[in-house]
Amino acid sequence: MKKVPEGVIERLPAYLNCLLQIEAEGAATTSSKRLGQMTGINPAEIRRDLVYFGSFGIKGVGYEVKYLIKEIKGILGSDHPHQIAIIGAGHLGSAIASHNGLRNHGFFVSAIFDKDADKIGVELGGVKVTALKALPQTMRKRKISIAILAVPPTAAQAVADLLVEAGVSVILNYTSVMITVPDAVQVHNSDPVNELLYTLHYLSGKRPGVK
Amino acid sequence: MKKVPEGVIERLPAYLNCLLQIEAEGAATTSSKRLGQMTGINPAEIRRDLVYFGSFGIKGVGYEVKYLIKEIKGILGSDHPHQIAIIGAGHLGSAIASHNGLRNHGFFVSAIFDKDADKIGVELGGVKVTALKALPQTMRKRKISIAILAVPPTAAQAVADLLVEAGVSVILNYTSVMITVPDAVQVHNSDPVNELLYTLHYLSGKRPGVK
DNA sequence: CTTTGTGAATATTTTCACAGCT
DNA sequence: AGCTGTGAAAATATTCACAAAG
Repeated sequence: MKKVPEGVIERLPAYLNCLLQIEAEGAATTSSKRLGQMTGINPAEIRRDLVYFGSFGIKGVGYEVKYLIKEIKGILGSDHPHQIAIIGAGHLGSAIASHNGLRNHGFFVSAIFDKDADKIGVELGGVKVTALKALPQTMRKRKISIAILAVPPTAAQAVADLLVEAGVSVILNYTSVMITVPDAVQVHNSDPVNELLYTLHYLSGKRPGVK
Repeated sequence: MKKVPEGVIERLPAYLNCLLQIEAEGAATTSSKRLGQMTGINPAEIRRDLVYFGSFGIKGVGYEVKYLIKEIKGILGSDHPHQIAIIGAGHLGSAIASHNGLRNHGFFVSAIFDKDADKIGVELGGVKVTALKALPQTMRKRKISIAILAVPPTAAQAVADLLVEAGVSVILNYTSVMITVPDAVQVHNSDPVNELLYTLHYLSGKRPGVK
């Protein structure tokens, strides 16, 4: 099988979301054209993206919605549950912990950590906040490989080091600082300020890629 | 000037973050090599990215940190303040509203809207929550062109329509649903679940792009 | 000796356009 | 008629490699 471009993986969650919406609307099949309208992505590109993983469509008809949902979930790995840990029980951490969409997609908040003694023991969305120093043992014991980092900027690197020690594979970094980790650990930066900075460019001047 | 690729704009906030950290460490100059180590991006690509906007470096020396920060802020448009609105005063909305990093980068939460009568009038980070139906007039009056959408999925499209009516330019969509807006409105999807789905792929099998 | 800025080469991604299936 | 899957073309993006500058 040919190497799957990074961009394809980034687009799959978008397709999945569209399909879930189309499913909720009650349609049994859909087309790359429809998905293209919803996502703003060229239909040919959508077809090619999917073909990296198999021929899921029916010529002349389109894609069977439920089937394609199942396939994309399988490709992404969201067809089975995942335990995640949230580090930082502040505003952002608790907001994410109580996010309903997580469970719908098979993500279970299995541990929440915080340094602050006042927060330890408090329940957030049914999960007790644990002391930060217990992080490596707890995460190893529960085999958690995904961490959401939502601590203050000053603590970010130190906690990232703890996460590496805990053998984490993926860090969703919601802090504004760039953390340094070994190559084997995948970091994805999701700080809201960064996302705003990026969109700012569209305010002045014209957008690239608009027809 | 040549057309600036989309990817360049996505990387600039990362460079800015690195530079701010380097500045905090007290260094006066830095190099594309250093930035490359911090971001995982090829130094030649960093240099080329920057050259889209001007020659900011000194051959044999590198980049003057403070100067490059100023230039990148100028390119992104974060050298002057921006008013933003947050729609949805739930967990996520309030977390973002109280995010300190916003002000540091010149983003001011100028309005917070919610449908829930219990929340209207409550203060969040110094800003009073306003009724959703007042959104179009309020946003037009205050000339807010950036909106952060943090409402329940079922309300997302209706609120997006309101935002379009209010003449918004950029929507940072923190809901899980794909919203439909006119081409002139830039939507950036930032739902945590989507970001998790995307990173999932790195758990199984090997990452693309790793040397 | 270090590091930028860049022409040229390479690699990747996207889009077109159509054969083939329903 | 409508839509997928795909070869080929076009467009973009990335990386190499080195002249020029400090």
